[in-house]
Amino acid sequence: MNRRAQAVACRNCPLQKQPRLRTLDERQIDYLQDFKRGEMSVEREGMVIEQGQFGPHLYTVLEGVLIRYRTLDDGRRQIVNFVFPGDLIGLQSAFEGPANHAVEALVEARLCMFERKSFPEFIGQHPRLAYDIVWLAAAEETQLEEHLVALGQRTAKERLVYLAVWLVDRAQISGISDKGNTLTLPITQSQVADMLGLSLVHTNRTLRALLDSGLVEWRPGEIHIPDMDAACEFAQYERDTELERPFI
Amino acid sequence: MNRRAQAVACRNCPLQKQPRLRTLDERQIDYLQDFKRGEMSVEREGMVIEQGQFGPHLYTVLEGVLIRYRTLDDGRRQIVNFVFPGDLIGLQSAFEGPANHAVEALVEARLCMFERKSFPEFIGQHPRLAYDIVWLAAAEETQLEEHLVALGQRTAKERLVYLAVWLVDRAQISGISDKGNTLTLPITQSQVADMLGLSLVHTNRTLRALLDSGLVEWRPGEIHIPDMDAACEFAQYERDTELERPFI
DNA sequence: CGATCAGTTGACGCGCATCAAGAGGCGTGG
DNA sequence: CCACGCCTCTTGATGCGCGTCAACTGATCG
Repeated sequence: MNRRAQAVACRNCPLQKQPRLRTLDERQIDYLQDFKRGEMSVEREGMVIEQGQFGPHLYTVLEGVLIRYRTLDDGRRQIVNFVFPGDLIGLQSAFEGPANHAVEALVEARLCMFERKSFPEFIGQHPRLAYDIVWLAAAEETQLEEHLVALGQRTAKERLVYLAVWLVDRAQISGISDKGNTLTLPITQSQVADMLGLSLVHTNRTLRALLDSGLVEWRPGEIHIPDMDAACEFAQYERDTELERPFI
Repeated sequence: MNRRAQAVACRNCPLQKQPRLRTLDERQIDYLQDFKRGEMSVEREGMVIEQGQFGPHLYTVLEGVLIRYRTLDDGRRQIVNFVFPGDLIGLQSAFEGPANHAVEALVEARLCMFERKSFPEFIGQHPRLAYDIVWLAAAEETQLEEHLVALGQRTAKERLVYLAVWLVDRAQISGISDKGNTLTLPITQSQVADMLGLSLVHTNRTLRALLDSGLVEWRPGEIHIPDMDAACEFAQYERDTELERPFI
């Protein structure tokens, strides 16, 4: 983890170019620029937030994909969500003391840093951005809700299809996957297991079964979904291909 | 569901009296009063929000307990969260079109109504309240995160203890349970099962085992936890007995 | 070139789902 | 006022989905 001298100016923020991410106007960009405290790079497997710590920053992901997870005392681990470009990290810990989860990079990532303590002021001074933050918080909640339904109600096979579809969908929204429904990302089967509440062995077997059935081709380092509609229906997942996300 | 003529004035809001709920100052109360559009009563098993609908309101619970759940096409149901006094309902659907979940009252409930379309203006005009809303959204997210850990990593017995402890804890925060660690609330075992991703039969058996072991006494209509610390440790649940929640 | 780690596959067993049926409470209508 | 239906809780029997233990492969790396 290191800080770079040369940070991208907000007006040149790569996220502004993504079609599914809502762009900001000049005034908002100026204000954000004031609020921004620099950038941070994290290498693969690097930690952005440690469980139980009390970090002074909020982050927006500029590039890369990360996981947010919680570890129990006895070593069991639950991956709570994946974090994509445009997502805000650290909202909860901004309010309720130390974070009860960790955030770790799956691939090298670049983050935009904000100061936690100027956060109330930030919300107060720019209503539209405050509104966007509430939007992001609500969206994150909706995602967790989906995961919850998957863990509570779905079988192993359904969960894996759900996760594959969801990952590809989110990747497309944040612009890191094309329309070919392929996502290149080094997720280990162990991580998949810890996300879906399955054992590693059963995850492996089920992935093989899915590969054989042709519904989802999840090979090491790459997810491909031959027929997106079929996969969505199987997992009872509803995509919204219209929706624009705000960010920062 | 019916609207009452006589709504409580915000300055007399019963929630203001709860020690664990953060009180508002005069100016904030005045502003809230402007934003408030009335009250609503729901009888037991009455619906506040229907899945797939596009309601024009946000609500704050004044009294009563509700469940928020999502039903799949094939009838499987996942209860996503319980809703207690002081909680805000409808944030997600305020942003992302129709709600993908339903909200139903467990007991007769009273709700404070706000208009969804004046929500952006509301956020813009009162920073402190905007801040509180972000706080509430973050808190809700933290709760879902806990549920996710329970569903993904815990055994049936652990899940049930977790849920019991969590319910009693939340009930105490919102002032509807005393320090005796008893919560009187008509939750069916079927609802418990749908919350925890267990079958009804197994839920029943596990509850009986817990009753026999003395860890949690969950009888129909009432939850009692003889030794809160022991139960928390078993479920690896960390209470925060200090934290004040904001509301509205 | 041993060590470590992700992926893979087999064997076995337990936790939990499913099917089934009965008991008790409560409201409703004949 | 009792009979009936419905709902919740309960308990038994059976079996499958998935966890666990264990071993082997191939890749990467110091």
